[in-house]
Parts: sequence; structure tokens; C-alpha cells
Amino acid sequence: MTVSTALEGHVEKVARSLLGMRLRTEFEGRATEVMLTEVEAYGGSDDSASHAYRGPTQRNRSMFGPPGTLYVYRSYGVHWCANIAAGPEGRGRAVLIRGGVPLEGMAVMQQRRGRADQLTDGPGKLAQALGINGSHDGTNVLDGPVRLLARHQDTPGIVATPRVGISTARDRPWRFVMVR
DNA sequence: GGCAAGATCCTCT
DNA sequence: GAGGATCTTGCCA
Repeated sequence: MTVSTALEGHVEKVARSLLGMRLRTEFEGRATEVMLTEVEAYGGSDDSASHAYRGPTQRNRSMFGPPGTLYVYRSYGVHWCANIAAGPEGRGRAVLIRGGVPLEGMAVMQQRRGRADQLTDGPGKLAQALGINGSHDGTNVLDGPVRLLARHQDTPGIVATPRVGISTARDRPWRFVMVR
């Protein structure tokens, strides 16, 4: 499966497809790369927990872009969180990147994070470790500075659980975690 | 125009 | 385990 085809179809399927794939950034000659192990699917106007629930705004417009559009938002005024729009364009569906395991650029991640442990085990931490911030909002992971790459390894098992940190629509098991 | 809440993380107790 | 940091958005007056 190619990267672009993995971004097609229902957001729930896209979220599953992203597990095991690699997310790579390369800024100022410093490359970092992780394998995605934890994601969450968010719908559009039919998902009350989604930022896109009330339609496009100045902040969330990237969610409504074509598949592969990067949606970066500030969480609690402190952290950056990265999503990948899943399309179809205009529906506001996206996959939140919640966690991964470092593959390359450990030293860079440790420097950005200011610590040696817990580099990429949360949405805000992963974005910080990869150097993702608001300036990358609206870029595309197929040809932009933040690049989604082919699968690092197969995913032996995927566990679906309720999403984390939200107060509505908790009944949807749209959080997907890779197990081995 | 003001206010409350939020897809989080870190530090301190 | 609890609380603070810090800013954008949506809702209501």
C-alpha cells in the first residue's frame, strides 16, 4: 500500500492504516523520524468531539483540506498537536497523531524535548520532538517539510479503544494503538 | 466584549 | 494525585 492510497477512504480506516508508517521531518539539516503507534480518528460535522464539528474556522481550516494536509493546533495554549487530514476534501475529517517510537534523530529529539526520556509518547511531546509547530499547519505530508513515509513494519495487532481527553462522543472506539 | 473550557504536559507533594 | 502554565475558540450578553 502506498502512502497516498493509505489516506483514502473512511477516516477510521485511514487511522488504522497510519499505524506502523513513518513520520519524518528534516529541518536545518537535522532529521528526525518516528514510527506511528498511536492515533485517533476524528470525524467532521457528525462528530461532536472533533474540532471540525461546527464547520471550518480560521483555526481548523486545514482539517477540511485534501487528504494529507497537516493540521497543527495549539493545545491548552502550550503544546502543538499534529493531525493529518483524511478527506474527502471539505469534510473536516482527520487523524490525530498521539504517539510513536523514535527511529532516527534521537539526539535531536532529546535536545528539543530537553530530556532523555518520554520523547514521543504523547501528542504534544511527539510534535515537539519532531519540531512540528504552527508554521507547518496547512502543509501536505506527501510533499511538504513533514513527510509521511511507507510502513516501517507490519502491524501484528491493532487495539481500538475510546478516545482520550475529550468530554463528548466518548462512545466511539476511534483510538487505535499498535500492539505486538 | 467578557468568560469558560479545552484532542496536554510537567513539577511538586 | 493534584494543580499550574497559557492562548484560542465559541457562546452569551
